[in-house]
Amino acid sequence: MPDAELLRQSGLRVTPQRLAILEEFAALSAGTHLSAEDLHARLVQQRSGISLATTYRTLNLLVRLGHLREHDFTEGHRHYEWVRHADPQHHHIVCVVCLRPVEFAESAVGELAREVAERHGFALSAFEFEVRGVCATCQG
Amino acid sequence: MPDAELLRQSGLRVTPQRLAILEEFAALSAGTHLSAEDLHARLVQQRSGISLATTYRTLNLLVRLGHLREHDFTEGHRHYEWVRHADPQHHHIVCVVCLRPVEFAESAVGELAREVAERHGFALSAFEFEVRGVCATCQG
DNA sequence: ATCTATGCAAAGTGTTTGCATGTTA
DNA sequence: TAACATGCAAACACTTTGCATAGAT
Repeated sequence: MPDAELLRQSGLRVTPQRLAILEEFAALSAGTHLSAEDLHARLVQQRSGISLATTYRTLNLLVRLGHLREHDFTEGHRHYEWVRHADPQHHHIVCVVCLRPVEFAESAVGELAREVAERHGFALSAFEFEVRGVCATCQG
Repeated sequence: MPDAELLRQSGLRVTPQRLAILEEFAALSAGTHLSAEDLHARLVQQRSGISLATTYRTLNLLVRLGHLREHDFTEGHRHYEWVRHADPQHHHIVCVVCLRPVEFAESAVGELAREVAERHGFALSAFEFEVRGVCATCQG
């Protein structure tokens, strides 16, 4: 779906700032995480005029619309990742030393989530599995 | 282990503020989550003179020492939970409407974490499984 | 023409820190 | 008494918001 179409379908107006953000995420390799500041810096670098406030507002919109997944690795700021509905959901193993997140797929996690939600009478809307440890490099 | 002992073993000085915090967590039922503000309010209510700054400092110390687990439910503030090493680790299913966290045990999660860490050459230090959805009450 | 989005700067949150003072070992 | 912990207030980082202006439909 073209970016403009995605916006219209959600009842949002098509603006250069929003298009720039969508393009930026589309250009990223799957599963890349970006903070609001990261994203803003990239956009400015590419001469897309956009304020930090609009960056935040748009990120929040896209999260509510389900196009972005919000992560919190407890580093003091949130990370955003584009949701590719076709892809299987992946999870993260984060190095506690270098803070680099490595992603992995594990379908068992999804099954577990569905089971648990059902058992507690919840209507499942999201789940996340996060592992922390010291990566091979940092163990050196 | 008595609270004072726990502090000494970690090379920390025994102060009334730290003891008050340890007692507070000991009094909580297993798996209760507290924010720094929550904890501070409780202590003040019980006439334990303590500042918010010291509350934060002590929470951070206890996290580093592995006595507290830090959670981030993306509500804008962190939650802390006392680690009872004897208990099996539990996880959370959080209602996206009322934000109430319900905990559950699921040993399969721990096995999965160990597998994943090994597969990626990580030395496992922690893991967390979080499920979000709408609870039975809020579905009403 | 109307309604929405943007930019700016200011306000908000939760959390951390510098420094003088009080406390522990 | 030497090292460490505390309180206070100021500083912080990230995020949100009010309002006037610019832009989309």
